[in-house]
Amino acid sequence: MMAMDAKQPFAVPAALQEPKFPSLHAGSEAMRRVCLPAPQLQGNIFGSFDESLLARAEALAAADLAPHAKGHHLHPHFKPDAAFHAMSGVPCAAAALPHPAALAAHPHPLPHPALDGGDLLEHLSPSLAVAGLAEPPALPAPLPPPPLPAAAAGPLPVPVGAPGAPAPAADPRELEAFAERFKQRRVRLGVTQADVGAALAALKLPGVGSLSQSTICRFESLTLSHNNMTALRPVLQAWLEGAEAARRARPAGPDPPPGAERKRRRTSIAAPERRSLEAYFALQPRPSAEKIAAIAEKLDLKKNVVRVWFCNQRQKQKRMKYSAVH
DNA sequence: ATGCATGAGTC
DNA sequence: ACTCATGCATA
Repeated sequence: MMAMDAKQPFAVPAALQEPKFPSLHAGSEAMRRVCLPAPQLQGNIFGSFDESLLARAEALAAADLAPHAKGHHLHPHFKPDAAFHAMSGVPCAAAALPHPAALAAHPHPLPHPALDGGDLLEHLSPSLAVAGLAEPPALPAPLPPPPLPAAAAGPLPVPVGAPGAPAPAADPRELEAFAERFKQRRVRLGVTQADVGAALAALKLPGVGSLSQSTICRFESLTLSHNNMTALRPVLQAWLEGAEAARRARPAGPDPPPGAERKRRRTSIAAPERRSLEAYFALQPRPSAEKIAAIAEKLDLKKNVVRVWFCNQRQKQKRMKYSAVH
């Protein structure tokens, strides 16, 4: 009956990743920030159309497809945040997205998310899905700065790229390949994702405790941020090698007795509300507190729920899974 | 496998 | 109040 918070102590928060991948982290953040236009500008524009847009978004979302071909031109530019990740066609996709495969299966490199009224309509209209999809700025290099082999002192388990060695850690393809191999070998060992997560604590690696099934799953499916993937790779690799070695020693494996207690209840946002949120998100991924409050009220949701929803949406758009970038 | 949530670290 | 890494709860 020990609280699950017991794992908090050695979770791998920013403390681990910051010293490990300073440039990566700081780099992307800095870039994002530098590129950020005036927040007032967005707010202003958004604000001036606030009611009509919100209403329209909601209406469109509710109707799912409204034949209103209104040319509501929003801001010509969009937030650079979304520009950084090459995927943004999620609003409608997410709704009808049964599995992550569809996400990665996007055959075309998604264009710049210069959303406007038309874009929204496109999303909501099944027929015109390619109408206004024009690539405005065409970022040449959406990828952040180089890896930077920090010669820091410490038990750095991250194998830095040697001149002759295989791809370093920061290579997306390497990560992808490793994740796949990892899963296969894990399954071969007859170990569940949850088992792996729990077993990590036994490795006693500095700053590494146990992880949840969720995280292991996300690692295997590459649905973590690049930084996160990079940080976890050496850890999981260490476990894998150790587990395979141990298996050779003692093939017999006693089954762990299950047993747990459940508590927290997951609040679930109904489909209609979710649709509206997606519509809002397409218009403004980063609504101000006021907007959030307004949306929350319109949808009859708690403000915090709406806020968290937007946070999670943004996070989802930032995760890996850039399929057609190589 | 994924949705909603928490918490540390930042800004 | 946001980002990020993570996790509980659940489809």
